[in-house]
Amino acid sequence: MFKSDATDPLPTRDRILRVALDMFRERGVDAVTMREISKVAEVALGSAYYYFPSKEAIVSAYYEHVQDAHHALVLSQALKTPVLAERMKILFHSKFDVIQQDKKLLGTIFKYAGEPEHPLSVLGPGTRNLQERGLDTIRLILKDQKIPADTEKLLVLGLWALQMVFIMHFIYDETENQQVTREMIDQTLDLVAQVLNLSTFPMLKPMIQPFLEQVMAIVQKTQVGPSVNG
Amino acid sequence: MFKSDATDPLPTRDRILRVALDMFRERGVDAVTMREISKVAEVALGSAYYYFPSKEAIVSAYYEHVQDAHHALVLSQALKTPVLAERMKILFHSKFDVIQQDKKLLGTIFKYAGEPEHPLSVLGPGTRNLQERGLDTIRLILKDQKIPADTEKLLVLGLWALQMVFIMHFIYDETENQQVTREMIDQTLDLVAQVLNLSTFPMLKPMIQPFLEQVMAIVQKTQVGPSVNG
DNA sequence: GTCTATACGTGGATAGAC
DNA sequence: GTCTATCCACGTATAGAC
Repeated sequence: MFKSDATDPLPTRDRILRVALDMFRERGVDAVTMREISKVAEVALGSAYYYFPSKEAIVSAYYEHVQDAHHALVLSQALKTPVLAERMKILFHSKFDVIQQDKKLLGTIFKYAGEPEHPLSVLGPGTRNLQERGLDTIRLILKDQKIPADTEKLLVLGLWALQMVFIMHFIYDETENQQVTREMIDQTLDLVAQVLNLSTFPMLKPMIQPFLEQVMAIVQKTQVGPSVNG
Repeated sequence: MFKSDATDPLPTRDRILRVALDMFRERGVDAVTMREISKVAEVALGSAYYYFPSKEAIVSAYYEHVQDAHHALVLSQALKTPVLAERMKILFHSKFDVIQQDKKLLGTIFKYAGEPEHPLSVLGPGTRNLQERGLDTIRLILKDQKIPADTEKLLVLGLWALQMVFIMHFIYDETENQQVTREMIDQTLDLVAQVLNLSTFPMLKPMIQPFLEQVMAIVQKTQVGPSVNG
């Protein structure tokens, strides 16, 4: 006799996760207690802790979900166009499609950002893996773009940082569907593409190159987030 | 008979504040309990709550202190040189002089950054006043610099944001005296000054102006932090 | 392995006596 | 203004049923 059939409810772990994320989305992580989660999921408090050793573990599972979903979306959509600006927009917009409903939840992403040693710090070593996978997702859109290696490194890190900034902006954006954030993203990425294009003109290169090198020199010193020499 | 004389210990409120900040600096805000604070300050728990309605209120007092101390430092030092790059460096370095010992404490600045409605959110309306005073401090160094009004607005906001970014970096910087952060600041500000100088060359202006305008258009939409039309 | 029931410790906050 | 006593919510641990 099989344990699952069509009428089977979600397995316990999934049910807890789903309920928890729903509540997190609704009211934010802090406002939700493990007691409530277990009550709504119709399990005992101990069961919740059996599957997730802590509330943070649930948040961690959410991080993973976002990264996986984002990567899949970019993989399936970004290569449809060869235009870099368009690809960058797809990269960003698909990210925000994934997190569209999660304003409240995203607040906690920054909660530990100021504590380097915390395992959930977005900029710390504890999430290094997630950071690297985020960079990989960005690199997906740069395939066949023939960008000089140096510039590409800078671009990847720059886009990563930009994503972070816009996530923050997204949280504060009270316009319908975070429309303003979406517009700012498009304009910013167009600008980035312009500068990038300029730097490929042989005539202008000698003017722009020194600046790029200075920025490179600065960025290379970074003590935070994913490193340039990933 | 006077209540105070030379041998008088600190008044209760000041004692609590000083003790609390010391402990915050040492171990971070979260790790310190009101019970410990009151014990070390040699007052009852209830007394501590008499002066500070919550632990956050103490953190808030710290914010104020940093802003006041920074403003005073800039006021006394920045106008010694007419060179913008130097003034900007003074602006930033004096800020970091103020918070030099406070890595652990500063983590909490970002703790609420992802919760717009929280009164202690650095980017939220709850600290609007502090934000504006921060901008005022920045404007101090721009006196007599003859920067076009538009550019100046952008510069002020840009420096404000840059400060935030470097504070974050400072927290993650494990080098001696956060030396790397200090170096990055100098290089970045030199770069800013270069770009600013370029844009004053009449010959180059037509090239740079369009970019500035685009950036301006983007920044004006901001839903977070102090507004452009302050 | 899965889950329930219960207990513990901590810490923020408050009421009210003096 | 200062204290004592107390409340209460919550994360977490655990003993043991099935």
